[in-house]
Amino acid sequence: MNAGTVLERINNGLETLRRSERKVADVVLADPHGVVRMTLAELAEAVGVSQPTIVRFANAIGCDGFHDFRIQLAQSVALGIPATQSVIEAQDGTATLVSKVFDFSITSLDHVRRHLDPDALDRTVEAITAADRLIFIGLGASGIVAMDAEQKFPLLGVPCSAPIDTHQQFLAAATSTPTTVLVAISNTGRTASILDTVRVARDRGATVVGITGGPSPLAELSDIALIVESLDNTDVYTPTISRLAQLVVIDTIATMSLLRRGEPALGDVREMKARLAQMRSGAPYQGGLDRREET
Amino acid sequence: MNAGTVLERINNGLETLRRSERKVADVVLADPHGVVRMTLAELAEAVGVSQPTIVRFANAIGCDGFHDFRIQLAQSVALGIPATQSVIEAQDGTATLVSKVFDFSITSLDHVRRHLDPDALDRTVEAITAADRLIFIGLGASGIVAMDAEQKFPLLGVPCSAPIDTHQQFLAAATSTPTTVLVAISNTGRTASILDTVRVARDRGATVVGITGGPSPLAELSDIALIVESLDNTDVYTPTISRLAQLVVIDTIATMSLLRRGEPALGDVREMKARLAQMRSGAPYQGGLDRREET
DNA sequence: CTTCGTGTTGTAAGTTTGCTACAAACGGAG
DNA sequence: CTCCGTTTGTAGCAAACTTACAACACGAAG
Repeated sequence: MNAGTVLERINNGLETLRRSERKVADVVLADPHGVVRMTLAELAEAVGVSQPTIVRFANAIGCDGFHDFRIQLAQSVALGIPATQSVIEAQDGTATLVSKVFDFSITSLDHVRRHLDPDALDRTVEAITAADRLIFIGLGASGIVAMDAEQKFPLLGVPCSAPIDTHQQFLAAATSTPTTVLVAISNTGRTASILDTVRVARDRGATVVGITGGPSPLAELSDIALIVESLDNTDVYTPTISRLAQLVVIDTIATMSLLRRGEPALGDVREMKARLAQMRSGAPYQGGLDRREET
Repeated sequence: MNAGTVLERINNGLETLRRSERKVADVVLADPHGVVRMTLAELAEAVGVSQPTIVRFANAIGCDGFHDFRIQLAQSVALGIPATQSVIEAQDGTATLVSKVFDFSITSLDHVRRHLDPDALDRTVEAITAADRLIFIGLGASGIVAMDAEQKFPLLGVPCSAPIDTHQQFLAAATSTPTTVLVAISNTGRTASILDTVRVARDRGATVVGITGGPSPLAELSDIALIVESLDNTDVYTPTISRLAQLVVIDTIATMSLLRRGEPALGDVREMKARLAQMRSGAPYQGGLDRREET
């Protein structure tokens, strides 16, 4: 009950509310932005109930009085209305649509931020720090994430690949060793070819990190399971938001690994950044340093 | 002055504040999370000034009284502490580090959400709707974004490519026509080879959409400039956050374009999603439908 | 060095807001 | 139909926020 943002909690607890409290919930859900600016008396007036009912409502959904409720609601609203409560409609104007798509992304990241397991992260970083070879695999949107990782992790000074097609992925896994870390990315965690590849890597003794959206075969098969739970996007129009959170998780792992390596690695990064800036505008076909970093 | 979140505004306005008000600002910046839970009297006590000074401070930074200040601060804090005000340190624990990296990402997205030009988006969608060929180009991190777009836009039923290396990009631009839309992605907007490629496309009469981090040569050269301004990440440790916002902008454009196409295209999407789900766990090597969507 | 004036800060009173104890109304069970 | 538990509203109170005003500090000019 006390998990998630207020808006989520209101939704979850709808059934447990009394009749008048439910009327309050309806008004709040209908226009959260507006309610933030209301005073207790105004909200009572708008809903058509007495002031204490509002207070009781606030307590019922896990807030400590109206004050606390208002602040928590403001925070919810700042993140945006989550995808679970707002649907993209054909008649939405540009501004509305921008809000909705960004809101989905931001609330999704917020959700992951709250639910990510720090311990699993620690173990992942430890494994990566000990590794002498990194392989990232994924298909479709998750393949994009794997490629992103391939741009980041070479900075650690460890050979790093992100084979694109299923055969290449299988091949890489089949040549892995006990000092290899294979990071498998799959939101569903049920993609057959990914699971096959992971099994091979495990047979070879490699350490498998599974980045997935929830409990799944991939999570079971992995030595370390990183659950990156994005909110349901059942809607057809809703774009793929799972990769965003996955990307940020990759960012986090990369940053932690870099910090773990300490000063020498950081020096490399600084030098790389400087050289890249130079090359970018200067001589584009020079070879040598390529890839990586914002362009 | 009245732009951005409270925390940004406090930072910007530091110089214009009176001495005691500045003491307030220091306390707020030092522990925004804590201040959110404080009452006016408590904050006055903590800072060591009188209550009216707090109120004046709130007004000075563009809030309407202490009430409003507290709500706005709560919203700022909900999004996280922006990268401009918090630095990743070597001694950060895992939990802190996760917060920081996610905060950077979320505040960056929030910033873009506020500053994105809806009009430019509209024109982009219009151009894409009219196009019979789409080309996405980018290098490094922006190349990842281009590839992501390549996974999304085929749903519109328009031939779509995202050449990876500079030669292929140049070639694609050189064969473009007036009905081609070239989307060039570059955070700096100064990468030489991208600019060359864009010039060729323009010579050929193609419509050029430039996605870039601010005023830049690319923005100048583009028919439509989409400014996706990510907050400065001067820090070495700070991971690349520009691509996140770029990805969400691509999402937005894709969603808008799909809506614009209307029901037939949406039907295709639904069917595609269904078939993909089937294929994923079933027969991985079947060919036909491939790529795209969360895996 | 003094005096005056502007600008800054604190004191105190006033007003609004949110909280809580209690009473009335409602609804179901016996 | 009556009783009892639950739900809702009324009224008074305490706390919080705001504002008017007075005192103070600081700098400039004489």
